[in-house]
Amino acid sequence: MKSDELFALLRRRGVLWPTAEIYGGAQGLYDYGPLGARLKRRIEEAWTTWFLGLSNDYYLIDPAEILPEAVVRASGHLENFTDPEVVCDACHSAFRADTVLEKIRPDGVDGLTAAEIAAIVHANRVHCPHCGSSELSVPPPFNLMFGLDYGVTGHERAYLRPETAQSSYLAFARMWDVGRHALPLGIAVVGKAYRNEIAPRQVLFRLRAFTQAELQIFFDPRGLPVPFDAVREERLPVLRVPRREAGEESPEWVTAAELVGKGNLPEFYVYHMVHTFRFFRDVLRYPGDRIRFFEKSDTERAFYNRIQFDIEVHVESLAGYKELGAVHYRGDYDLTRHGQGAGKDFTVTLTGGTRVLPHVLELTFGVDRNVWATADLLIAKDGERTVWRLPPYLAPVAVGVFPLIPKEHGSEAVRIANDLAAHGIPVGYDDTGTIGKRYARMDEAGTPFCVTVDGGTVGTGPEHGTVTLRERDGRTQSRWPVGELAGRIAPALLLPWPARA
RNA sequence: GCGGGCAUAGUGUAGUCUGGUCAUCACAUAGGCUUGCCAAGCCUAUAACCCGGGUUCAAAUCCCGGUGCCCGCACCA
Repeated sequence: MKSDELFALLRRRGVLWPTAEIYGGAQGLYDYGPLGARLKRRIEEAWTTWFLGLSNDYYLIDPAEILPEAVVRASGHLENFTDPEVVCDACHSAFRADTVLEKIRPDGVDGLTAAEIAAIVHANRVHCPHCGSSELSVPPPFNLMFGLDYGVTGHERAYLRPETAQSSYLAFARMWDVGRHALPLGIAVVGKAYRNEIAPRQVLFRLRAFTQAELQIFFDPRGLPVPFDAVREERLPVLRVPRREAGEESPEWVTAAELVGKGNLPEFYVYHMVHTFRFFRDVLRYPGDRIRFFEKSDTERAFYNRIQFDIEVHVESLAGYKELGAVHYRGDYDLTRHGQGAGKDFTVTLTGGTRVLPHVLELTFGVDRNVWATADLLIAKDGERTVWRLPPYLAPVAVGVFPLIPKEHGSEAVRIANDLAAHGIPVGYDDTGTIGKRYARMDEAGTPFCVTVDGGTVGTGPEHGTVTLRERDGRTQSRWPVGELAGRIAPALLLPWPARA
């Protein structure tokens, strides 16, 4: 489906809609409705269950969304958040200042103010690379963070966090003590981050307020031990830099062992690529052939990353591969910076007395983008029928309960619905329209099971006390005693765990 | 941010060029009849010209501003 069509469907069904819609909306902000809120929460829970399931030493924390200025100064976000730009007043093209001035200032323009850069531009009579005009100007730096007047006087500066990762770095010292004074130590955060994006676009793909799920794994720089043998034969779809430079868009399927051997990547890194891939393919149930690991080159990589593969998924609605997560080897950049910023030393002493500054492997996941991706990848048109093939454990409503004839079977159906709900199963009750219409509504909402109460259920014949259980994907129907329903449905709602060696 | 395009019920649309009927059609939604396990049929109801200003006897239609969306460029630390 095209983006517009998919968004119309999601809006109509109450999955999501623009924030402040009645005032005309607000760029880059969306609200989740009943279906969307549940789906998003289930995706977050699936992520948490899977990635915390990788180790007993990985923990979820829930830190504040506001960061004092000292934090973002140390992290580099205050100065590095945006590269200074030069814009052409004649043709309105914009360029990175360091690119335009690379011959004049080969060392770049870091640390210069807009006025200083403008002075260099004019002193050297720099012309627009696009149209040749000399009318270049340098706008004041635009920081992508939302600044806050913090405290009563408003003189203290604070910022909405631009990424959740910083919260984990801030927590490291405390978590070292709370934990067992051992590495590896994983700190996960699922929460909102905020960026004042210049051009929010593509619905959930460029938001000004968005939800990230990130796991920071702190490990001994001499090595992060992983049970690599358990994954060495797993094939991953990988698009590395040389292949990209040859103009290829499609990934190659290579084994984990080859990525380590010929590919020259660390075992711990590839091991986490495998589990990330399995999460997308086996938990979210995205088709494996839509997924690729996209290696970032030296120039594309964020400055703090030593190795960076984005995990990208091909979505039809946006006609291309979109980044839905990433695996970042950040080295000791973050603890070093916060050590300097806070005037502390985050070196830790391991058993045996060795002192190390931990390195960080970051697994990051965009929750909102994956809400969209589940819709894009898992909604299928089947003739007139629209079916959202969500895995049962992600479905906002697990089971729809219908009376075949509301007047005759309604009270029994309500009783059954209440009973299932009491077992912790999310239930939707519907007694309007024809039975086919109710099935269709549930298909569209991703509900995997429907239970229909009919004359047999309430009658005295052999079908007394049994109902029809209809499954979304195969449209198969089977007859079940009411008392066995919860036991039949509940196992399908359990979130998958990663296989541990 | 820049350039181009677009904006009509819940959804998709007709009408806009060429101003003039208290705005078309379908689906969806709600109620009724009928049917009774996969969006059937009939009847009824609800429901819209993005916001603000201007031109005009008259604006969904023309003009200006704003907001939002789409595409391209730039950006995505």
